Amino acid sequence: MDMAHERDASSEEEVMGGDLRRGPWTVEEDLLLVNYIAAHGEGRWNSLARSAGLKRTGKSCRLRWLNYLRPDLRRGNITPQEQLLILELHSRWGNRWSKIAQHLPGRTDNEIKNYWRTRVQKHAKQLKCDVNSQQFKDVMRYLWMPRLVERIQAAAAGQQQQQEGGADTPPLSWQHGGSDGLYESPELPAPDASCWPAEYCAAAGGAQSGGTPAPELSSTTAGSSSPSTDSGAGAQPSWPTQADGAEWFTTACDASSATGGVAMRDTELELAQPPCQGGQTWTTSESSLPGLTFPDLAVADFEIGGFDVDSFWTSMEDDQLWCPTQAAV
DNA sequence: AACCATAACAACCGCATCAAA
DNA sequence: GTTTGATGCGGTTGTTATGGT
Repeated sequence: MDMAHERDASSEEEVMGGDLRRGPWTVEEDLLLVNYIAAHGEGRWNSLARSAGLKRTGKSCRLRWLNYLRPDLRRGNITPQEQLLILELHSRWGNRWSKIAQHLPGRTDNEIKNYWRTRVQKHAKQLKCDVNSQQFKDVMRYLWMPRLVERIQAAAAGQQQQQEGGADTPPLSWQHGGSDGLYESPELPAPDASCWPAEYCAAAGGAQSGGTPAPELSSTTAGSSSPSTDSGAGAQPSWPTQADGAEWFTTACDASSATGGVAMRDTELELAQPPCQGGQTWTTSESSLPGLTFPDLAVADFEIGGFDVDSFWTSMEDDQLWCPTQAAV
């Protein structure tokens, strides 16, 4: 144990009065924390932990709240839309999980980080390349992301057909695996009606679908959110018009701005263009690709570093990476 | 049924930053 | 200007669930 940690541990134990609990949280602890925050709000986590009667460090309480107990958390599978956004934002910002999480309402940096490590890095491993290598980035940009857009379009088309047929259920690929949240708030929008970053909605035409504007993104991962001022409840901006396929999904998608996994300081991040400011539009129709950032090429003809593209797709399908809930049916 | 491997998720650790004293 | 405590972030580890043999 290094000196810094010794100092951390001793100071926190002093604060907490000694016997600190570690490990999994119990339902009783969760309730204590939730009830205390509901009554007094967040912040001053060490004193909060003490006042709430929790034998936990302030850090632990904060993490538990942010990653698990917050009522505005969005639970369930990462949707294809979210996957696409994660890939794009990671290519831009690298492992800046909290920054990326700001653009995925209801998702935590921890969740995105876990997704990246368990799913994305797994495929890099299968391709026998480093996840930060140019090769893998090319695979993501030129194979994976366009295919994701295709999947989204296909799901959108399927949904449109369903709607025309009188069905009102979302496409399978957009359904979530259900909430297992302990304290799911009933007034929160259902996952499928969850908001999308404002810039994406705006780029798609703003008021389309009659959805209310997306809530303003918080300036920090979640630390600024509070139960009483939760921007998620009430506001239910709908997904962009599905009939337009993935055209709503815009991105500058400028490879030159990608940081290649190199961490940037916040000042640099501020200078980096947000995803849609380039005003470009993704479509993946192979015949019409105006303003496209992906090269107009057929996947079958594409070779990156000698990868076996067929096996790549096979591994993707096997992994149910695209549409987990659909594949699970 | 038992064991093992893997995936997914939760939690912790160490460090950096910032603000208040 | 320095110290100290609180907070946030990214990396890592631990635990549990699930599926295959």
